[in-house]
Amino acid sequence: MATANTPRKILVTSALPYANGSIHLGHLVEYIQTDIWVRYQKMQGNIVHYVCADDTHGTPIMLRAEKEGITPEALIDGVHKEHLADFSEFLVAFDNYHSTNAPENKELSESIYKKLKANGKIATKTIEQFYDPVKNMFLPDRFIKGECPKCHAKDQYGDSCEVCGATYNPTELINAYSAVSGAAPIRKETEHYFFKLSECEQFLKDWTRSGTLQGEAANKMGEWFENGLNDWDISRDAPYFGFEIPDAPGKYFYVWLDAPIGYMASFKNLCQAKGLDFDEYWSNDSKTELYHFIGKDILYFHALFWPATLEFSGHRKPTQIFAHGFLTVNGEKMSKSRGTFITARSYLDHVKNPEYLRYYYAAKINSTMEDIDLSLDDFVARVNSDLVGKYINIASRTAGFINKRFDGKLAPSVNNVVVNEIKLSAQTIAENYEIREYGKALREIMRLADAANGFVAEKAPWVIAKQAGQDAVLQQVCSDALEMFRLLTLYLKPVLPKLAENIEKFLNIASLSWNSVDSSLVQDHTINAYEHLITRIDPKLIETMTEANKENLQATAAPQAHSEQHHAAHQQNEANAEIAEAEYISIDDFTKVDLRIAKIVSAEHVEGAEKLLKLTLDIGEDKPRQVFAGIKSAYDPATLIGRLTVMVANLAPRKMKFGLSEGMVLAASDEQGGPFILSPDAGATLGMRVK
RNA sequence: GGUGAUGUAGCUCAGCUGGUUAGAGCACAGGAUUCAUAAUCCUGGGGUCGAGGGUUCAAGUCCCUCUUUCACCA
Repeated sequence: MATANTPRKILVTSALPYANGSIHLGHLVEYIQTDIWVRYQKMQGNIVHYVCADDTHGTPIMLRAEKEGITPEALIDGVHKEHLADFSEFLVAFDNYHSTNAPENKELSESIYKKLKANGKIATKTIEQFYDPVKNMFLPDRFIKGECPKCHAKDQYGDSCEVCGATYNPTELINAYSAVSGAAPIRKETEHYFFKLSECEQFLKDWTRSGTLQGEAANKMGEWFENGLNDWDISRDAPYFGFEIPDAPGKYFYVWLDAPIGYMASFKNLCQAKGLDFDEYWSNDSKTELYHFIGKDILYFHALFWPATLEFSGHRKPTQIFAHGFLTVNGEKMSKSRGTFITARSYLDHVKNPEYLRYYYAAKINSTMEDIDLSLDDFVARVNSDLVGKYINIASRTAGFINKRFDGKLAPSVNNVVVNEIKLSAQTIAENYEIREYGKALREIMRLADAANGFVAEKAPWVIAKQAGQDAVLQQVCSDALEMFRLLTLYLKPVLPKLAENIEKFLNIASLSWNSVDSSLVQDHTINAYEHLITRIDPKLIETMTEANKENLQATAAPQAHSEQHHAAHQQNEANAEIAEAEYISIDDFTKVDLRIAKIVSAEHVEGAEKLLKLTLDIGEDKPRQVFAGIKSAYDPATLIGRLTVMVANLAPRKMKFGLSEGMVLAASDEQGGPFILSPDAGATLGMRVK
């Protein structure tokens, strides 16, 4: 723990989001995780700079701008504004949010490259690559498509097959074509620049095993050393949106070279604004601390290329890399068809309060690379129960007495067993924040909130309030409870900064920092009137949000070209899942549908309905089902009675204008004609399962 | 295909170096209470710890095989 007299100097980064898409709930895991840590460190009195930037270079940005008929600069400008607005509304408090397409980054990238070159770490090599003869550009693997050489699935990407999972070289694809122009790519030689990573092996072996990585991350890195490190291709040919390599016309830095340098550039930009000393944080002998929060998908960029780049260009290396897992929603990958691919903006539009999500994520976040699950039902239950029912309730149930009976004035001093217990946990909670075990910290805080509520229940101030001459006791009990509430607010402040601010106003106290644990609500202190500080989440909001995020897959049949770079990996992988999902369902998905042979017991017209017939269907249950079917145009009710057909028996009953519909009858139709209802072959009897 | 992770009550998760009847919150059931945003307090039911082998006096915890889910493969 930091001691009060020597504040630590810490530079913190989150991974740079790619300027090719919107921020979604998956991204936010990382920014919220980092922001909590930064806020905690600042509360401890440490000097912390939290910087980030948009990652703006590469082929996907170039092509998208072209498609939209604007310059890449205009594209990334718009995205920058959007990203920054999303982050600020989620209370992610960057000290600087910059761009990789900035003068500081150009200058730093060039100078680092020159130092690497001077240190003999740059080589050139002629390689053969696929080239789009129509578009006149070299194609990254992800922009070449064709038939999988193993399973012969069509339209697979140049590096791996989404259907059978095989990985291969783009040269192995059958009938390859360019995803950009559709033309058959030709092979063409080109000179590329390489960073001689192979010469950095010993340095990296030591570095990755020196406590800079989580255990499982270090294990993962181990596999790279088993086969020996290859040199890293750091150049791309024009046309490319990025920085041109000095003395190499037509050659550009690969986006992954200048992206992490973007951390430095953003900080340099901050230094200029605030008069900070850049070298104090980045020189080889820096005494400051540097931490990168990243997703597990981009571990090797940060644990291999990046430290090697820093080492051989004469800079300090990261103190530690903190990799986290991915987000699943309701236990599965985020999905557009299920409406769980939720953007930051959509959450803000529907649920509004960002602190609910911050709290829920914090309750799940730990120091490992395990994935975390956003279970939407659990989200509602947990936030309502923990934040409203337990925590806020402490103030809500005691402040009234203080305001009404004592004009807001608290007891002269505060001291009891539970307050002391809560104070004693400060160290444990701080340690858990420090090591990014937020879930553990919050569990402890909620345990203390339970203790506070137990204290109030035991003292029963509502009973004391009715006893004559017990005013001082009543005042004491409620003051004690509010002191507990103050301490819990302090502990929760890194997670819930806005709520904490409102509570500071309510309690009429100065901004809480970690050493506020040692003080307490003092003599003759007067609080303000209590107003509701937070409202419960209405589960309907969640439903509306997922409905609003559901996308019709047919409407988006043409998937976007995949990114060659991995900042956008979250989106990439979700998009992949989407493709597979559109083409196949699992047998489990199918068996969820309970199809039954049904006998049409009666059929009649529905007064006032243009398309509907009211059917009564017998599937062998006690009572026949009432179903409204849109088949009036094709069938005379009289001819239907007595027929067997197929119905979906476990469709959720739906209230319609004309009554309750308890199932669905299957029928075929298209523009040519229909609907045509189905009939089973002779032998099928009512109630039989169709499978 | 290879590699690293992962699978514990209905749900979300704790379980450190193997050691008494496997824990918490939510949900559920019963009781108490009414200060509080139907919040709170007490009590209770509920798990063959992914599957199968093995090591050990003793395994959720170690080893092997299989399997689920996630990620990475320059």
